[in-house]
Amino acid sequence: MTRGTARVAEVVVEGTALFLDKRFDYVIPPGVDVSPGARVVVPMRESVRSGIVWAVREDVDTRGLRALARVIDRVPVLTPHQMRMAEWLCDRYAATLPEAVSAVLPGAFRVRVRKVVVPNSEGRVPNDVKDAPLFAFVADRAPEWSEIRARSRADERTVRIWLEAGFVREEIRVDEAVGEKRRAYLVACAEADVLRLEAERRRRRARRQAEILLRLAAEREVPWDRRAYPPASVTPLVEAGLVGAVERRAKRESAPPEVDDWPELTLYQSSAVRALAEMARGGHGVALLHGVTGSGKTEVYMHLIRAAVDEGGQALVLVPEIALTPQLVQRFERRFGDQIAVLHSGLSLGERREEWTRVLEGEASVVIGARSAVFAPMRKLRLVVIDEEHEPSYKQEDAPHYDAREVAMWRAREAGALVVLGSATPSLASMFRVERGGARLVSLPVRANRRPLPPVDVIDMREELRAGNRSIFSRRLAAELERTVSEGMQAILFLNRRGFAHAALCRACGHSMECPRCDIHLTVHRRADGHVLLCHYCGHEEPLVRRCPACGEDALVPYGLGTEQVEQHLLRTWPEMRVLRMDLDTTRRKGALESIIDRFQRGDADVLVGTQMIAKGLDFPRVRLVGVVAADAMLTLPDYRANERAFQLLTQVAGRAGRADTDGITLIQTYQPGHRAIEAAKSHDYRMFYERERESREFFRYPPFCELAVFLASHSEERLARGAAARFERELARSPSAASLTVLPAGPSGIRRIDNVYRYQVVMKYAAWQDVKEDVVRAYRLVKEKMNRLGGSAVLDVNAQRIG
DNA sequence: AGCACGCCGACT
DNA sequence: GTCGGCGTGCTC
Repeated sequence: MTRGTARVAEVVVEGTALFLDKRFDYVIPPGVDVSPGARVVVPMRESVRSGIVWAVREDVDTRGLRALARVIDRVPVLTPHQMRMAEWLCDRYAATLPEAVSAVLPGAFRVRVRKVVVPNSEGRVPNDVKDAPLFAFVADRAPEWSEIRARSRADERTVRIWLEAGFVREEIRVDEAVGEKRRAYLVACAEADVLRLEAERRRRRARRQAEILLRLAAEREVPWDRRAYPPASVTPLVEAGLVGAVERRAKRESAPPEVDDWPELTLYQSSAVRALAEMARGGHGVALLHGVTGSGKTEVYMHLIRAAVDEGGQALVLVPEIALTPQLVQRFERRFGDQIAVLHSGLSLGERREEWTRVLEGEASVVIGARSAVFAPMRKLRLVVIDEEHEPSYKQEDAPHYDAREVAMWRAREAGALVVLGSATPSLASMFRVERGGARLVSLPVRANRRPLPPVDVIDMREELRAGNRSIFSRRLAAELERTVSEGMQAILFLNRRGFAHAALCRACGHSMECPRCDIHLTVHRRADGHVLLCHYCGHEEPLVRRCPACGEDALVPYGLGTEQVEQHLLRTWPEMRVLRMDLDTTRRKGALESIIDRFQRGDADVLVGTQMIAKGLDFPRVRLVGVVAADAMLTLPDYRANERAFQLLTQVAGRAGRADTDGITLIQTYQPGHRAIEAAKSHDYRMFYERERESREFFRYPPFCELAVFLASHSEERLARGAAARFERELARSPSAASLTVLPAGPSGIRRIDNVYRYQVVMKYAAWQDVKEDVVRAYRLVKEKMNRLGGSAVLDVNAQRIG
């Protein structure tokens, strides 16, 4: 080190406040070793916070800088690549750096730091008797200053005097969210034949020792189970220099799983693999794998992954919601064994940290996970697969509002990796990318079982009514259900609405029961002791009574179908039918989802009733019939993507039928049989749907013909929320970017009030975020800061996937 | 976020 | 005169 210079750490300090969105400089005390990506503790005003060292530099002038309080990691927890990814998130999604870090680094690495007061070790005790209870409080609680102040201002003053006098001192406490799991291992310290020789010598005198030596000769390293190998047997071996005992991070020890065969690919699959592998060899690229439902996209992914891993690379597989696809994960595990790391929200913090560390240290070469797995710390990324790329769950709805598809493409470009977007119903955005030359289209036009896609018949429910059928099942659906079950096959009934009924309506005056805290009607749910009204937004619950609060008539009735009611109608019409229901309410409990899937797969039920979660890549070979009970529920969503979403759901749901060696059939019940999404799903005509939807998006100027951003201000006082949105709108109007921006008038969000908080929004359309971001972000920060002071909040969703 | 500073109204 | 309201600025 040059005389007069000091090492300075630029630290990103943890916290959500806007002022933290910069790097704070701290002097690195002499002799302390710390590198970028490591977690540290820093002083901030009177308190301490955790942070990440972003850079280290030499500086001559360190006046006014405070010193790092503590270094948590000797080895950084973030790779340089991940740090650049965080910086990119800030640029792309108007996130603050601490927000971006909290997305990139899993919660399992978060620490809680605090400054506490403890008695000084010298044991001097203040001799004022009336302060004894306070001193005892400090001694056994090791309180933070805020806790002392909570007792009284006087107590705080007293303790400050004690601090001056040396009776107490301050101490920094660092609590890891979860500790690293460590365990002891025995390792061989000599060649195998030496060990075997030594084992032979001890065979008589020390059988245990011989046993250990032989095992280590074969395996080189074993977890030290102290019951099987007591220290009395191990110590002599260690002293003889034959064996080492080490303690380090626990390796996952699962029995090598049963390994599946690699089935022969179909013609289409192998030509897709060839084309994609060819692309992969060329470095970075984007491919859209459009494969009809049941065409065996997963098999294609697995071949590409094997190729990437064989060449020493790593592969990342993103799935929409991993909890919903246990089948897929199992398939990957059976094919790739313990090369796989699985990342999802169902893991405990400890498990999550362990999987993450396995990736960081290069122990796992295949990562499979949901949205947040896109940040996994891979250093040799060669391939990214985004399965069901059309799914909205790839977009994170809260800050930092990232889209895992975009992050994946950024990463892949940096790493020179191939991105494969896979879907039976590609998003408009992805197909448009192909059209513009930004991605290459690879198709799997037929099913892997070589059978045709199941015929889709549309049933006009208006005619059912005219024919006098008032049941929720059309005559055709009822007949097909009976036939399917009597032939020992299975059926899936799909309805995109959970609960018993959509709403409670008064038949006398038309009043609909509303949530007292939200601007939304209440949903009817069944309980053991009757019906209740439930708010899906704030959780408010009240009993459903007959009397209408508006007109006083006894005329309140459940209105509009929900999955619970479908289940009930099935059981009333066919009491012997075995029915399972799969929706948010039946799968909330841990393990419930897997159990339902297992039972249906085993044939423990004839019919599975469910919401959209049954449409996500599940594979039930014995399903012959798929019935969409009421397609109308999804055709009327107030969103520009409603058509796209409806087409995708219908196609995906229809794709659950006839996946093995049986024919399948899909029936769609609707009051709007001519709807574009229904017609396209009926004819399995993605192309037609794409062309028509593309045309209307272009006409109304919606994505992919522009990008959307949504500013949302929330406050419990309506005029403040409204005012903030209006202010934001005004700021944009007089900004230099005004010409590049189309700003829709500020107004209430789709649901104006949730849990007594009012929400007002401003929707923006623009061609390129780069051109407008400076002014949009400036206006956003200005209003957000004001809003935070007033006790409200403001968020900006860049590249918003929904308005509302 | 939390806290200090500073500049105007209703009180001893 | 002053106690305290909350607008504004600052945190390495």
